[in-house]
Amino acid sequence: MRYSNATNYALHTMVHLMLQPEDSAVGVQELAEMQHLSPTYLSKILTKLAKAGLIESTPGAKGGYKISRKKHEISFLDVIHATEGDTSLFDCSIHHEGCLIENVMRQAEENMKAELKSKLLINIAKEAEAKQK
Amino acid sequence: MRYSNATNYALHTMVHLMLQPEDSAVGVQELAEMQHLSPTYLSKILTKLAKAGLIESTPGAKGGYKISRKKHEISFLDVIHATEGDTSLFDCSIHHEGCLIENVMRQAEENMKAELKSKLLINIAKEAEAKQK
DNA sequence: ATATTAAAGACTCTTAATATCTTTAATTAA
DNA sequence: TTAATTAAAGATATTAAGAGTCTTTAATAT
Repeated sequence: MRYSNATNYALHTMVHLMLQPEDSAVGVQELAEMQHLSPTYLSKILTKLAKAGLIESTPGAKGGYKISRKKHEISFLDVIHATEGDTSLFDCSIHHEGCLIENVMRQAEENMKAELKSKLLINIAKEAEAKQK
Repeated sequence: MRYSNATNYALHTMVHLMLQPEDSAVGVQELAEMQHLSPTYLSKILTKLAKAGLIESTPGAKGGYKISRKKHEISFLDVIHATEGDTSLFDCSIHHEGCLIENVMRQAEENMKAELKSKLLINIAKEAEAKQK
């Protein structure tokens, strides 16, 4: 069981966009080159992020992607949710409800998600920026 | 991203084996019927559990599977590890080491695994037993 | 009107999970 | 020692999801 590559790319793209000057859009071309991906593939991922309201896209010349307004509220979980969907790590396919095993698994998952919700991307972006200098 | 069905079956099988009288082996036939699985398929899962030392198998007449000695030490994580392997939920395929994003993801995973390590199957088995009465 | 860029859809390729079947090896009981 | 029983192992088939490409369409700026 592993998070998809798409989630990895999405997280890195988000951090990159957070480090851009205010109101400057970045094209998929540039974002794709940075991560050695094909633009069409990354485009799929970016569209997911846009649909989740995490980034804004504008087509046409001088268009591209930029982070959505609420930059300081975006968590790891937000991004993961956008790329992975909101499926559970564990479903008991045997019992219809009240499975004791499922309860334990769900609780562990909840706690992990709570942690990932508390981790904001902006902090990683700042750390990355500081590291580079 | 989801844990495999095999993990679900493995957890339920383990709980079932824990509720058996001491030293009585259960054949794959019975275990498979209980979960509406084909014996050959469940057999694969059981072999993994056996290799991980969680259950013991004896071939031949009157053979079958029984829980290993250290019944009171077996955690959810032990079973998950047996069926899923010890892969990480997240690998940053871009950075070779010290990826800030990976660090956050790994920490969250560690915490979840710590929780699953603290949850013992024997307690679920006892709960299930009490529930039935 | 033209160039640019994102979105959407169809499609291919690869990989992992799921599952079955057959053969082999080990154990018990007659 | 033979027959019946049961797990292990290997080969193989099927399915589903992820990864990735290509083409067409729609929106925007100059």
